[in-house]
Amino acid sequence: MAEVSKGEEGFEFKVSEPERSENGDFFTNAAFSLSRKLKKPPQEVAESLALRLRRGRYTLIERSEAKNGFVNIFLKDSVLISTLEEKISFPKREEKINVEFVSANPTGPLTMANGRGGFYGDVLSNILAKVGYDVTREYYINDAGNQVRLLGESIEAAEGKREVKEEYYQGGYIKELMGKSTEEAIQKLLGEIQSSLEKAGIKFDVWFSEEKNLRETKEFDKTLYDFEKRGLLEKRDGAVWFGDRVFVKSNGDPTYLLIDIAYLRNKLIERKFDKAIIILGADHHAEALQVKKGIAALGIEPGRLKILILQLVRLMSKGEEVRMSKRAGAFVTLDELLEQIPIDVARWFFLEKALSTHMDFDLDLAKEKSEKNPVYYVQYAHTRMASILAKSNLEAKLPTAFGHAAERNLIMKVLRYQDLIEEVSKDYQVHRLTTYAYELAQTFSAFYRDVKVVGSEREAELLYLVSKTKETLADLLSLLEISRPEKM
RNA sequence: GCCCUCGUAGUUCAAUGGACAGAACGUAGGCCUCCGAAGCCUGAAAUACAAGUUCGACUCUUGUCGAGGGCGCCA
Repeated sequence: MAEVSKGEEGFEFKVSEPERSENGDFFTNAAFSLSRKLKKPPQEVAESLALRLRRGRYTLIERSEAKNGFVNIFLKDSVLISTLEEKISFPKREEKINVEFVSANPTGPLTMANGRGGFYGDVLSNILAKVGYDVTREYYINDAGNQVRLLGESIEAAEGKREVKEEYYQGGYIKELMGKSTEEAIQKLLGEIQSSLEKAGIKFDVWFSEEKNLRETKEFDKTLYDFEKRGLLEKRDGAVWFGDRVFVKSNGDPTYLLIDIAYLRNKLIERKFDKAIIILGADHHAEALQVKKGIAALGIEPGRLKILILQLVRLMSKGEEVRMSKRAGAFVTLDELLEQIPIDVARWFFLEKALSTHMDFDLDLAKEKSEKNPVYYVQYAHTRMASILAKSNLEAKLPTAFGHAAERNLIMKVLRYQDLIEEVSKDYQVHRLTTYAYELAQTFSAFYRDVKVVGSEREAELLYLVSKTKETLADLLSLLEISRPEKM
């Protein structure tokens, strides 16, 4: 709802929702930008705007007022009530969106940090699908190249067939791979990754193999050809360069940069996705910049690529940082995490933080605090709603008016849901959903405290509010893929 | 040295450039003859520092300090 509008002469204003309900259902800051133009104090301009709103035939508005230069707008109760009746719907969208996330190398188990990106991408995909996009969830399997060779050698080193080097993977899981070929090892590790993801409730539509889907199909050659065609490549020292970056090494191998660009070209050109969203760890941000340059050079509209940088998770123990390293074998796996804390708690814990948060994670503390996780508060509100609905024998009926301010507040909150989903589908700030879920639960708790439903003269009408709230909360929790208990 | 993030109560996190910076945990206290106390109510407690832009700055700009990540013919 908070939309910026541009007026004729370049002045901007927006309509948004105030934090305090005493300041209206909506407010606008239009008077501030107008005041400069009109050379009058903001409050004076606001008063004339408010007056105009009062005089005009705006059938939705109950009243308007000017306060501190803001114009506050109060909607009619009847408007809120009739809006409540409308089903949530979104405009038709034709765009195909590819969301790539996790994409951890099949050289070891998934870590807890992979979980953060996993939950995030999973829910983001849910949201995009909810608002009507054609969404493909994709996992890139890095099953070729240097990492794979390293894995093979690491296994041989564990078997005593070669000397251990520092760059080798040394986690305990390597021992379990002894006797296997590199291909078998990758298959086994990939299988384990897939089962971890499944346990975590993170789903994928496409498992994109570098070996099968990029190398065997000659995507590199096609990409190189596109660059060559535009005169963007040069040969030097036996390698192929794009500016100051190498695309093909002197030994003939492609660099990761060429691989990444070829992969994106495959998504955006070969497979014709309108948009590619990639969730990357902060340790790959430099790569993101390079890839964007490459895409731009190919003439692909930059807006079709959206790279979301997820800050790394720092593992803490007893106030000290624990360095996580897959190679050294020091990390907490996603499986271990989910053995220690319930999945709803884990999901909430990761989903409530913005992408840009450098989060600290203390497993011991997490176990201890798991019982106090806000997710239970939200679920508890859901069970209360369920309990009220179960207790009443009446049929819910659309209200005709409100009996208590708490009813109105609850409706305002419920009505906010659709806009929120729409906004998040554009700004990708998935954590706003958990914030909203908590607020909705809080608003309901206030309603629960102030308004007795069962046995009330208006029981049927109040039931309508409760059931609508429950529907909304359940819809939200299903997007987050957090369970919606009827009883706890 | 250069680049990208981030510094908000004791702790972990919120806050489309808007009105009095919100929660949770912890902490001081209060509330169950009444739809579920996994709840409700009342306290104490924060924008790293310094300038600037703006009617208005946690938010934008610059600088300082601090934290994380990155600057390969590794991925």
